[in-house]
Amino acid sequence: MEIRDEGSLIEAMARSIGTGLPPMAGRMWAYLIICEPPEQTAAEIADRLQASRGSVSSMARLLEHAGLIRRGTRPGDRRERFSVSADVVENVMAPRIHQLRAARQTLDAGLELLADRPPGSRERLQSLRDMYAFFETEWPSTMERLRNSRARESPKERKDVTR
Amino acid sequence: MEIRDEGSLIEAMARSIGTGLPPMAGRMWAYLIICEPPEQTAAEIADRLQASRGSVSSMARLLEHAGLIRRGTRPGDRRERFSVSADVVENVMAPRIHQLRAARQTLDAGLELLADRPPGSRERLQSLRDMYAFFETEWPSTMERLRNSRARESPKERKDVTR
DNA sequence: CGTCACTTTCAGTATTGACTGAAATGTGCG
DNA sequence: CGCACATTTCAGTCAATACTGAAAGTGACG
Repeated sequence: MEIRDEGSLIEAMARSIGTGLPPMAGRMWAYLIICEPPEQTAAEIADRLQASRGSVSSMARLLEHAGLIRRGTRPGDRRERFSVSADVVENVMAPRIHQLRAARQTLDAGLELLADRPPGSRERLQSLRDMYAFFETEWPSTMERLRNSRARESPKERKDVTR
Repeated sequence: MEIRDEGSLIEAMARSIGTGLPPMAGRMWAYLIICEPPEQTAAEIADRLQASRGSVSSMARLLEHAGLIRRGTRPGDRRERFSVSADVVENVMAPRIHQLRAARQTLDAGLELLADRPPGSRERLQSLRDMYAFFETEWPSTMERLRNSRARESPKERKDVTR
């Protein structure tokens, strides 16, 4: 996985998000992280990624819905500008808790369903459930530690309290 | 996502692993967790999941390579038996560290590549990199805590030290 | 209200990837 | 060795999904 230029970087970043988003959504997100200026029009994005306008439009909807990007307009300019939402990190990680919860709930339902089965299979299922439950309860404090470490690493950000 | 019977449980569990495995691999893994006896032949699996023998064969290779299942034979029986590996939990979670590392490395390469860009884009990239780095360093101790909580919840397992 | 500049929608196409099944290959036993 | 049974491989089919582009929609401005 060679990173030779901006293009290959975008591809690699897009793959690294991993979630079930279409490739083009990943590329768009990646580009919005490294572009300058941080706000880009649909036309600029479509041009840079060699994608159709239609594709940019629907990927934008997807990413916005996932909380990964924002859209904005300027007075005297009808075009929309897209940018990664201010709290990239939070928004990339926040959804994980839902996946954990969903998995744990599925396994709870499974345990109930298999209540009268021999203990072997129930134990395997139980240990898996316990694992998800563990991460589910750990998650909030992990996120808290992440926030702290971020605050520590870039203290100058603390001045940005205008909004 | 109703869990009404074993079939729907298998589907739901299969989806909950989430990793980029083909659906049939997920189903096979799920079935091996809840089946009785825990060892199953390819024929039994194919039959239960309504899959072709060929599919079972290739999914088995995939899952084995991912460390999620084991294969074994018995004297006087040519058929192979598949089962989830003893340490299901470890094997489900272990690969995560590689993903984190790969993502962080990609972003490091990106930072190097964009060294002479305006600070805005570099900062966005940096904060993402720091996030992955955070999880990367946290991971070992999290796994350690998981192991402790497992030992606590099922102390009777501690007797199983025959191997 | 018509036009311009843009955005969204969506039917159709292309691409990807999963799955099947038949043929090839392997394995142990008499 | 050769047979019986099991497994793997892989070319071909099918299904799911991503993407395109043309048409419809939107709204600001003269």
